[in-house]
Amino acid sequence: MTKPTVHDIAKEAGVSLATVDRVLNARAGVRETTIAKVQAVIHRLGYVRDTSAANLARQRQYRFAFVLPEGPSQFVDTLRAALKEASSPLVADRLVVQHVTIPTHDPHAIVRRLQSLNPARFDGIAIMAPETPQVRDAVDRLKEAGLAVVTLVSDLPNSTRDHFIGTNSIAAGRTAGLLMGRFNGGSGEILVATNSLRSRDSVERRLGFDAVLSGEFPHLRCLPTVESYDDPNRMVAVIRDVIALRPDLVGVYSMGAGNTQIVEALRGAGAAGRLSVIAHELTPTTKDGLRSGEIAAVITQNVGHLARSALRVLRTLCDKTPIFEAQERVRIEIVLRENLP
Amino acid sequence: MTKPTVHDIAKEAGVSLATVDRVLNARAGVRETTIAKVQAVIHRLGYVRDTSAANLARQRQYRFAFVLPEGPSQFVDTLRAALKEASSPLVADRLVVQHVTIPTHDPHAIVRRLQSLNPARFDGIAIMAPETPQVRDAVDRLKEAGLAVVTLVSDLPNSTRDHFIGTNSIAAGRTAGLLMGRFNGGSGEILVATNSLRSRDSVERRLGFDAVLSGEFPHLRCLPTVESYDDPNRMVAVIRDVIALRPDLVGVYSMGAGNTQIVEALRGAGAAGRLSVIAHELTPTTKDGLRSGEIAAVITQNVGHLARSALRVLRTLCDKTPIFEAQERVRIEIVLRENLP
DNA sequence: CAACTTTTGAGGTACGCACCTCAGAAATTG
DNA sequence: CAATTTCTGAGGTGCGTACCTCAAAAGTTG
Repeated sequence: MTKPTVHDIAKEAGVSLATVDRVLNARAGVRETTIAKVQAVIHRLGYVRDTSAANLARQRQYRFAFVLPEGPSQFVDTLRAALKEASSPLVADRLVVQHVTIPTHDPHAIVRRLQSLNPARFDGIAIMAPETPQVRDAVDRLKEAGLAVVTLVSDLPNSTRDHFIGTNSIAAGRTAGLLMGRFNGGSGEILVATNSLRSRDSVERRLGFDAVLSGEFPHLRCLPTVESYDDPNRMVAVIRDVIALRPDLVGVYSMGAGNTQIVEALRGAGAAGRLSVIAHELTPTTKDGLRSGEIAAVITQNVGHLARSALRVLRTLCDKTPIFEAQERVRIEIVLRENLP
Repeated sequence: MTKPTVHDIAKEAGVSLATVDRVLNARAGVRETTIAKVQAVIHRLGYVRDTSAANLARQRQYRFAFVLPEGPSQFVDTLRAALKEASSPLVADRLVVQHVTIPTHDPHAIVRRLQSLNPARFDGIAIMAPETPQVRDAVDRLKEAGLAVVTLVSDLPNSTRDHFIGTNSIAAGRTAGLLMGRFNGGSGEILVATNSLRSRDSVERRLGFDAVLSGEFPHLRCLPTVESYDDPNRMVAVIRDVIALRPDLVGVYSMGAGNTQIVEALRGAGAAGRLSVIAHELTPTTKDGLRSGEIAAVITQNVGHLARSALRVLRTLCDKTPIFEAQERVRIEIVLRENLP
């Protein structure tokens, strides 16, 4: 009992190869009754299209654009590397990928960059961009132009994007909160820091973090969020001050970028290792922090998985085949010193 | 600039298609100098074989056997389901998979079962089996017969298997130890339980757990390992006794199967939620335990990843192409209530 | 029933590669 | 130098599918 082919179906249904082909590819010119007949046979024989043969015959090319913020960001760098790796011709066939960088904080420039992409030259696009109405509209326009669109890492919830590949920020914040609570049995204060509260991710993480902490660990008090506005010096200075002025400080939750500065400031204040530091995203800095004990835990997502998932989803969207949801769900991972990958 | 094909290479190297084919597939009958010339062109043009076209032409079939212990085990059940899902024709082409079950604790029966497999009917085998000299030898014989062999979940370190797909048990134990230490700031006693210390995994987990606890958290004292020998009643009884007799108990580390009984016993003793319970493997029981707060953390590995990785590695072993190590490394995951997948 | 439209069939070519044969060229040997 | 042996080229077929054309069959309409 070998795998059925289109020939088997044609023979079995008593029609020609051409008709089977028309049914399979939903082309016009087949009577309803014949379609039903052919599909019955397809179902009965358990025929599944050989996608590699189909792609070969069709000379299929998947032309994708990856739109990522420009540096410097260790996280984006690792993500970019993962995307490059996952789209290398050695592991993925028939892929033509273009990498596009966008300015981090200028919505209009982002929109211009997106508009400069010729939709006819792409089949799909994966985009990581801050949520603004302008960006959302630009994404919607790409979708209207017929591209498959997935958002990466941070979502654009009210856009028409097909899929979001990333983790739930509220749940990530809740996870950080639960860890912080479990790590600190006694009472004390928690410093929460980020580079910017303008990003939806930071706001949501804080939301989740606070919800768990106030609900389950009332003995821990959260200080107002400290923002660095991407200014390294400011971050170092603020943290130094907080440590000096707050003797009850037992933990630090770093929600955004700038972990290098936070670790540096803690080290400078002699507080490294004494406080429970929880940060996001596995990068060279946070890995070092875990190894040295200066960071207690890192909440992260597997960038390799993120990259491969984006590619798989874009491909299946182009193929209009069903998405294997279980495989695409990106997990919120907790990394300690002992389970560093 | 399109993707180079064998034709391009033939033209560029000034040889015929047949010669290119001989070089590519390492067939005999080509002079060394010609081989070098062709390979230089291959390298220069950046040719990569179109594996799907190649497989199509070759009528390649990957015939794999998955050898797993027979039930009842929630973990093996979820793994089996993941394997089925990952090898469904919808997601993986040219795969013919046979599932084989082996008795859990009878090495000779396992060996008989392995010997009954006709090596000529398979290209590769993934096996999860307890480590004994007999099993190791049987695996070596399959390897000698020309099969690709990977061990799954628990390794057979001194066998000739090609690859191990799973996590490092010592590191998993260390991770559990670190979590247990961080979760318990004050002093107290830790109960360590497993169904059997005869399995290498349990021994290694205990090793890692103890190393971290004694090294970094000397205020926590580990009690001797409690073994249930797969007897549910025994487990319930022992735990009940320990809880009654040990008022200083602050944590429970469950290294093996039998989490259902452990949770049940804790609940019966009114200790559920008061103790830090750390268990292994995400199953219906441990998920419920996390949700209810009766289990504080679960150390696990992503069975979906495990399954897909096993398939990928077996395939690349058959193709004799390089393995993409980064993708195949199975991570030790930490799951709390808030990051349940 | 003729004139028409819609369906269907037969057949071809192509995709990129594997694998085969056979004849002839080139290199090696005696 | 001839006789061998070793390489190489030309050509073919097949894998399962896509997509095309043209003619013939079936169905519909007035």
